Amino acid sequence: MSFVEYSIKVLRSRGYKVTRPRKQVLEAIENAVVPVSPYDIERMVQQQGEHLDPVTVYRVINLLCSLTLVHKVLSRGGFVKCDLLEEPGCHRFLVCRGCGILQEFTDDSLCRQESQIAQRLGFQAEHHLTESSGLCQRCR
Amino acid sequence: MSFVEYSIKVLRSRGYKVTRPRKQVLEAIENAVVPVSPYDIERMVQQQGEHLDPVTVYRVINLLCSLTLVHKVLSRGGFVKCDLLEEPGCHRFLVCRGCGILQEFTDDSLCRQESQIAQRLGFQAEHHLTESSGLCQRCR
DNA sequence: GCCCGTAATGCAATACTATTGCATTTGCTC
DNA sequence: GAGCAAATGCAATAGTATTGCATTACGGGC
Repeated sequence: MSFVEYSIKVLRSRGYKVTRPRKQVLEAIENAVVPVSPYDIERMVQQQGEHLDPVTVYRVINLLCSLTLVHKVLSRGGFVKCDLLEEPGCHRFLVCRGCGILQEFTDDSLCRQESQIAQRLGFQAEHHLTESSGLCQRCR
Repeated sequence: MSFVEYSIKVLRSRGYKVTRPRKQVLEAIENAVVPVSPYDIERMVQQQGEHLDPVTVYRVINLLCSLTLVHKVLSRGGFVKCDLLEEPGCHRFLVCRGCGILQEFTDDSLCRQESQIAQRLGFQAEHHLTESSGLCQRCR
């Protein structure tokens, strides 16, 4: 099942409507290979000859992020589709500083280790955000 | 040695001038307990009856970040002073979702483990960014 | 302590990112 | 197909960030 199909299934199952703008945003993000901004998405949709309000893009993206169908890449300031749709745990990124390409992964032992460190420092960790930067195979 | 004193020493030793705006920014950041934006810093300085251009704040902060005297907390969108000034390695954060307070730490084994995972996925990792969120002792 | 050159700042303009309120439209249920 | 709530479009606005250029001021050398 494609990213768009899976996302639509999730939207329906949670009682959210499947609207034209939501499908437009999902398709744009599915086609993106590097993180894109809401305004990038607006442009992508316009280039298909269609119309879409950036405010709506923001609202759709917020929804998709809250459902973890889409992630914000903080170190890049853009949004990408989730590549680990049904995998539990914290989703983390490797980011290539050359081409900007991403690799998503999870790792339980990393989570455990980080939570332990947090505990030693008086924190109760709930979520671990990681964005490691470096070079991908191609850029090396 | 205080954060401001240490930072001034680093600036001088790298050939950067120690100017009034730079000292103003350093003092504002030293006093902040949660991440602050460049415009927050401008306001803090103004409340001392002094003047400071936000563009200058951006430039000073960029410099301080490049010297790792200051860090940007991506999940909060603000800047904090580095609490581990002379410690090598990747500086990571625990962020309390209640009060916004931070705890900075480093951990070599975390770095090794993450670099190993990256390698398995074809990446050569150079830097690891982590911001774990949860609750601090007080907020629990 | 003063002069000088260069680095740094102030100012103006501008672009990008993000949020809110309200009127209107549109999915979806019955 | 009608009706209702959810979602969208539009307008306004706030916050974040960058660039170019004229002017200022730091600190090295005398």
